[in-house]
Amino acid sequence: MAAAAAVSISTASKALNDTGRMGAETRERVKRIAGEIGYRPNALARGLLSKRSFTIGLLTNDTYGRFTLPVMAGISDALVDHGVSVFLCAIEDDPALAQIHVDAMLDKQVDGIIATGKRLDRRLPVDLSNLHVPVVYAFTEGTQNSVTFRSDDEQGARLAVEWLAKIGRRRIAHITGPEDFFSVRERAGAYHEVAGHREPVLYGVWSESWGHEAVEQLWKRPGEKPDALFCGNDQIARGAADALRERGVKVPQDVSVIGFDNWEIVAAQTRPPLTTVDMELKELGRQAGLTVLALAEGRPVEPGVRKLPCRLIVRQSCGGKTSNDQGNET
Amino acid sequence: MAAAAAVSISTASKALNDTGRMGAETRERVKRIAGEIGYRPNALARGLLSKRSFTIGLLTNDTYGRFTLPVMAGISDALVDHGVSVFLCAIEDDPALAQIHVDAMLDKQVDGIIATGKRLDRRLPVDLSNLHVPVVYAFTEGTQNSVTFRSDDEQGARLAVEWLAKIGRRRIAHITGPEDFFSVRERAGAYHEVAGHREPVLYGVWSESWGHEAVEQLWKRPGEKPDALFCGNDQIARGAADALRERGVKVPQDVSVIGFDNWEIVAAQTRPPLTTVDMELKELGRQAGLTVLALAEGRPVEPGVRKLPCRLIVRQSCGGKTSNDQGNET
DNA sequence: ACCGCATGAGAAAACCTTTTCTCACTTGAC
DNA sequence: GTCAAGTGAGAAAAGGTTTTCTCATGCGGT
Repeated sequence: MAAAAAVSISTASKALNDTGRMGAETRERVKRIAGEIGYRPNALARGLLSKRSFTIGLLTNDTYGRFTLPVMAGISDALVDHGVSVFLCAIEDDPALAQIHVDAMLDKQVDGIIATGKRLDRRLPVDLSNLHVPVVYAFTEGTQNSVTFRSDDEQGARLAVEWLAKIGRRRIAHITGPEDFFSVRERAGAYHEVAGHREPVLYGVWSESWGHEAVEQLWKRPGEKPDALFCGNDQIARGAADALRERGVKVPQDVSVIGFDNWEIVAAQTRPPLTTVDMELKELGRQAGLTVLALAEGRPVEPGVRKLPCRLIVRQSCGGKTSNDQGNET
Repeated sequence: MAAAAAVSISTASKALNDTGRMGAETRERVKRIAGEIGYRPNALARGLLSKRSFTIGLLTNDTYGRFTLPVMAGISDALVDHGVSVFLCAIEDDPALAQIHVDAMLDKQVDGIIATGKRLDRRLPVDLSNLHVPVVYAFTEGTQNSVTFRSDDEQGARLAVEWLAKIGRRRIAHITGPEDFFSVRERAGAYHEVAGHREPVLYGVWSESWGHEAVEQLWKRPGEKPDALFCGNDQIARGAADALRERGVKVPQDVSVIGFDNWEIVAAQTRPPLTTVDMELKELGRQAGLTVLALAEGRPVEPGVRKLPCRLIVRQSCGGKTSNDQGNET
């Protein structure tokens, strides 16, 4: 305690917090000594009094971290300046485990909770709607009157298809994931809006082998082949690009391939590296973090769903612009 | 506070903690009422007194989460039963950011810190050696007299090469990462011990394209070709498998390919799915978690480096055993 | 009938801060 | 010279819990 080192007891607090009345030289002296002995206030004691623990919880059911990590990075990035630390709780779609983690967080008096997942149209297996701390949803389905952040998949899909159109592609096919995913339907909708209904939409699963197989199907059909493939994610795009190469179809000269997600380890390792759509999950996390902080501080936040725009990452799989790898700053 | 609801003040504490003297029926009543009103003790107040926050910090410089996530899962898995929550702090090799996070964790009175990274032979950019809380290192270089957990890469490499030998391969080449990685040298050493020096070791980088290129180099050489490739990680193995397929070399009939890391998104998507070595990072995390807890509770722990054994994951890229995908339980 | 002891339960201190209240002293004004 | 106002700094309470201490009651033993 700085008090012992310096002179008084509660004066130290006032000195360090620049509150209360006191002589300038006293304040200086306390600050100096505190610095010298490396005094740091106990956040537990402080939190006990202020009802703010400067701690939030991040709840996720995305074991793999595919979506959670960028979101987490954004949250941490936004909140570290405010002295807020983040509890990461990975619940594996296990309601009991989820409840344990939520209880542990509440016991520790978190200032708020951010719920995140791997799918926009699914809920976490735990009810967060009547907690006495604010809850923000990020990349997962929220409850009535909650604040939810999500990517604008429609806009992202439009970005992709418009890019293909802009570089001169006319027969754009869409190979994507399971139709029961909301984001799949949204992306397919935007695709139809921009590209029309000339080419089919192939629904499948989120894997390279489906991308591979879909290309087989398309090229086995009689008639003109597509000159571009808009793929539902980077894994499908990679499978498709591989299948095209094996058929002797040149990417991007003969066919443009575009992905979705900008999952670096897939997109950047594909031959050629994938042009793709980035969902800006880090920015999403940043905004979710700032929002939960605002709520914790009692500032009003309008409830509702906030769609954040996606961004096109141009690499080499589409041709067009000859730049080789802009947007590689992550 | 349960006190108001029930009858007394500090008696409640004793009732709920099964300490102190009191009538059995009083104890029961307090417990029942506490349950009814959903009372949960404030961990901040409890921590203030007990000097235990039931909180630990996980510090990592592995932005991608490739290694950190399994380690984190293991830590959380081991500690959730003990009521311990984990602060995840991603520092991007930025010493200033690291210090901020460490200070924030210490302010919040963490019971201990686990440092983890992406490389066994590198330190985190922050000094944790003279903290007043216990520190455990996991998958990163520790300091003198610290407790460090790491994978036994030598044993893992031996596992791989012995498996290749066992299924009848004799000309085993080793394609791996940069020689300045300690784990690369260790794996190469074990490779030489088991396989002898008949085939060269090709050092390169951790990418698919290097695996691809290495195969080109090997197959361009005159003389007999290898009948097996032991690759330094799954990405290299995938690149190698792709290159072999493109050359018309059959995997696993003509050449066995084995990887390292068991990075599912790479290993399971390769054609054919990769037999590989799993570093058991989750188990590593579990042990690191239990160790930091033991230290926090004052139980003695022998300092030193603990090497944890790797495990062979058999898929289809080596042939041999015909099982298609055991070890797919993660 | 009295003393000692066991038993049940509340009072109080401690943990570390922050904040409000109080007090002593100085200074300026009348 | 007295009074009001202002200034510097310490005292005390509060926050929620655990732990130790104290006290009152009732019982058994002599």
